[in-house]
Amino acid sequence: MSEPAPLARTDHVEPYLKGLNPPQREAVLALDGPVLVLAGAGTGKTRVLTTRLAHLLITGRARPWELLAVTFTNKAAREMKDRVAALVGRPVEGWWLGTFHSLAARVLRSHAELVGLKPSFTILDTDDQIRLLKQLLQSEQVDEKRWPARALLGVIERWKDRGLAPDKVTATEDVEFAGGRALALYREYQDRLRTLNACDFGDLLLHTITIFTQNAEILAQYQRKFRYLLVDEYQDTNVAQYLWLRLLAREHRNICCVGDDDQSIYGWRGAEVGNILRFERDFPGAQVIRLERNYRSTPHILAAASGLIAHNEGRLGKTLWTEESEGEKVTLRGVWDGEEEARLVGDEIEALQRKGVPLGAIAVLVRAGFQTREFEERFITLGLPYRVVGGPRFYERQEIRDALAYLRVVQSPDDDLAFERIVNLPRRGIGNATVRLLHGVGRSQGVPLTEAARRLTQTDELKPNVRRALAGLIGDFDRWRSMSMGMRHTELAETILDESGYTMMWQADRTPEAPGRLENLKELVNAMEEFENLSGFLEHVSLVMENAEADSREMVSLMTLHSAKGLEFDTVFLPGWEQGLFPNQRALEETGVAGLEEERRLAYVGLTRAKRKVWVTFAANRRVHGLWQTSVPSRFVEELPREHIEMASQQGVYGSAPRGNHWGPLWSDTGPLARPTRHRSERRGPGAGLTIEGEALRLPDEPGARGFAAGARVFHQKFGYGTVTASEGDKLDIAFDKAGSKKVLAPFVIPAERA
DNA sequence: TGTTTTTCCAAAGCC
DNA sequence: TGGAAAAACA
Repeated sequence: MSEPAPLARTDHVEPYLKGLNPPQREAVLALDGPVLVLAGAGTGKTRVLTTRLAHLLITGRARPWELLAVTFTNKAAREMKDRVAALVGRPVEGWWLGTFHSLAARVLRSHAELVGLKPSFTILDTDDQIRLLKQLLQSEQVDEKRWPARALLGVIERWKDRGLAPDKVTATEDVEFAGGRALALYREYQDRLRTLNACDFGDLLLHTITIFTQNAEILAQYQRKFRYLLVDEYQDTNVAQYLWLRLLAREHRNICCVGDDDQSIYGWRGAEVGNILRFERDFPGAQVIRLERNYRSTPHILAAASGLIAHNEGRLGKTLWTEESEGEKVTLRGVWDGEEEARLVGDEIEALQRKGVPLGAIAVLVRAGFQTREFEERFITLGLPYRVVGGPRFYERQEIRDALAYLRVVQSPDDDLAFERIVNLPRRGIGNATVRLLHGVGRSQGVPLTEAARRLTQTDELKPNVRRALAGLIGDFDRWRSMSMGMRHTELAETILDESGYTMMWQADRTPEAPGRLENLKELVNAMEEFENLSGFLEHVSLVMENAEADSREMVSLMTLHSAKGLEFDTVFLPGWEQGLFPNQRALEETGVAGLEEERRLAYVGLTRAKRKVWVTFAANRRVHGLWQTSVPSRFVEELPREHIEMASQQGVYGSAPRGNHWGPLWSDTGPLARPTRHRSERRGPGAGLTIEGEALRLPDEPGARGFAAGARVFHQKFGYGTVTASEGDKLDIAFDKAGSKKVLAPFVIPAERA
């Protein structure tokens, strides 16, 4: 063997196919006709997707512009882009890879006039939508108390999710709202959007579908173009997305959808599990390839997850397996209340930390956002670094949206929603009454608000002060607009923020958030650097609302189960497995069995995030909306197969040790549970006054802490330990070890030695 | 218009 | 309980 001929092509498997297992390879190579890849959790889905794309390009089966690859998030799109580039050896140019919405926006920009929009249309976000709907409800005299704008938005979005333009909504799809006026309001909303030359996210898809169905030649052009379609997370598609794909795939029929019906957790926002369940019927002759070999978790974790999800009826069915050797069982633990749960999790994390496990490999996954609070408090106390994933995103922050509104008005003077947002921000004395007047003039003369304002300032209708303020603002906008020609857009932004007084407004603000907001404004200008011009930047903002990921290596991750999808961690804590909380009461009430199954899939997603160890906990008592209630372990607890579970309930919490598969007398499984018993808080929680076996009760109320002198060490529930630097009466200035300096009232701290 | 008080409400959150 | 929004007040 003098020449192993590493470069020989013949009978040689392409290097990028080498590490794939047989079904994975099959999924990469099945290029012709419809293919459904059922990819279980941790089975190498992304690898298959990216390899398939690379394969198409490397073999020359497709040229980049013949590829359409759709994801749900920008993050997924970016990851796919990077990984394919790595496989191909260079960045790929000219293909259509992106989110449903960004791709649809691209189509819509080219043909906007066919649905009555100008190509420069703006894309509204939720804030704008709500503002618009509120105006609508007001002018239609609908009682906003009984019929909030938010609810109407929900109705409209569900219609759009199902691909229903106003003229397609039939009586059976109508919804009880404001005495049967939902559809009329929907129509009116669409009219106003058109007047504003705007559309919402749902419209991006809906309008393109309209364009495709009404213009055969345009559709045909795209159909011919896209020879290969690839769809990620197919189980999350809604009807509109499905229709959109089906239209585009009709010519070549080379559509490959990847997904996992067991991880469909977005039904509440219009996702249709039915799409994936129906795939073989929708695309006759489809191949179905199952990826079942799991590379992530230990057998116990997989078995626990599989046993749980087996309780669902509506699923295609997969059996995950692994070659991993035995690991630890899933630990199940019942505790007295939420506080103890947080303490337990905190202690276990510290134990892991001592063993050298990096904090970034640990996550606490909760059902609902508010549940993070208790853990945050505990982690602060312990000085445990953590991050909450999925907080308000950068472009959703108030100050950013305000700044963007200024830019939007400069860019397009007829952006009424943006103008309204900042017309009195900072305060200029242009109040509600004036804005209403502007609307009146605008409506009656058929002009946008800025023009209405201009005309109004030329009359005597306004009080001199208001008139001056409004004229000043209009003049400012005119000036900024003319400057925008000869100036870099970043510089323009700085000028606007400065001259409008917006920056000064936050500089004058003494609240603790103000400095952060000023920072964010600077960051916004930085972010603009990357773009050619203002309109390019604004388009990016409306489609890519996301947060810069903070470096997570040294922090515990705290997030909802929803935001954990697609991630993995060594150790996962799943707290709050109680009836009503998880499965969530409202999910059960609103959608019954379907809701329960979706909750169960959520539990499944949670379990399968873990590589090595899962802790499931539930509390016997929990404070919900300020009231203590006793709670019952989640039915999912009982659905975990016993042989893969290690029960470590505390004595006394649920009577004696569990007998059979029950955790004591509180257990009940009569479907959606009756509301848990509520009892008024007795200051200190449910245990006050009782002695609970094995559980040391908290100290009775601290006596009002009088006289903390400077230098005293104190402890605060939220901020942890600190040293008093000054005191005046019961107002203390405290330098906290972790949380910085704060002003705190004495009753909120206790001497450190008693904590 | 700006500030204080009252009231209301409570799931998940992609683009 | 606690935060946001609306209503009442100055």
